Amino acid sequence: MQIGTVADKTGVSAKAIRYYESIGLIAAAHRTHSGYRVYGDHDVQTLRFIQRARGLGFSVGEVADLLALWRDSERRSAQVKALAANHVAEIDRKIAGLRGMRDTLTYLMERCHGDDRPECPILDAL
Amino acid sequence: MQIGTVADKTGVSAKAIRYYESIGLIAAAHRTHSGYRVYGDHDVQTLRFIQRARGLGFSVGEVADLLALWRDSERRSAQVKALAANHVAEIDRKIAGLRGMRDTLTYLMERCHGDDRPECPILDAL
DNA sequence: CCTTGACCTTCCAGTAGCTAGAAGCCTTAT
DNA sequence: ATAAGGCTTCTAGCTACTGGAAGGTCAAGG
Repeated sequence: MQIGTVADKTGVSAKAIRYYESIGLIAAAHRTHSGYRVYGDHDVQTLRFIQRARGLGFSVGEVADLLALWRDSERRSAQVKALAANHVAEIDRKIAGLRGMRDTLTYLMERCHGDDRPECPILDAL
Repeated sequence: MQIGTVADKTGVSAKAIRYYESIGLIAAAHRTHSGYRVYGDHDVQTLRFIQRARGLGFSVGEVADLLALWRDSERRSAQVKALAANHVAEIDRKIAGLRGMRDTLTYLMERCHGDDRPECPILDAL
């Protein structure tokens, strides 16, 4: 399989696949005599794993950790769970921050007439 | 006032102030004969405005728009409100995305024993 | 007068996670 | 033979700064 086929199958762009290879997240692919990267089903699995983990918001570094655990048959599920718990805590922090912004903004917007006049409590608050 | 004083008063770092100047978000400061930037109270107000707008999650580009409206006595409050509404919609999208991740992760975590055994539904799902 | 320390200056590099684009090679079909 | 569409590498760019290097400036103290 060439990189484009893998990209289609996994939803990971060819550019991103090369990028992941360049940073060592995935192993360097084998090459044809002309230098084209060649992939197998195993690589497709790995990239799907990466894709899903990224979709859950894990950083590339965390994905590397998850991949290592995924491959380690001696892993303790507690390790995985701890990683996930950290990530959930991080997400909660982000949500809390965004909600704070949202609340302030909606509060100010309710007080803004939103018409042709220049008076605006939103700007006043800033 | 020198840049360090302004940084202390506004909570915007000296680095960030120079950066804002370099991208044109704020006007170039006057200089002493030796090249030091000099600021007045007006600049402190502007930087506080920027700081608060950034704190509400507006991008630097949006802050530039807000600043222009702030200075425009002919503005219509509807413009400000529309800008804020767009931003709230953006925040809502982010929150929804994060909540989706959070829900999936907590669902999987509930099913993970989190002990010494390798079986892990989190990894299975990825 | 000289030094010390705390300022300030500019410029370069790096962060995360890629994407865009340029220049050029490879393969296959017509 | 050539055109289309893939692939290769490389550089640059995105956001919003921060860190650090190398060096100028200024006031106080010895």
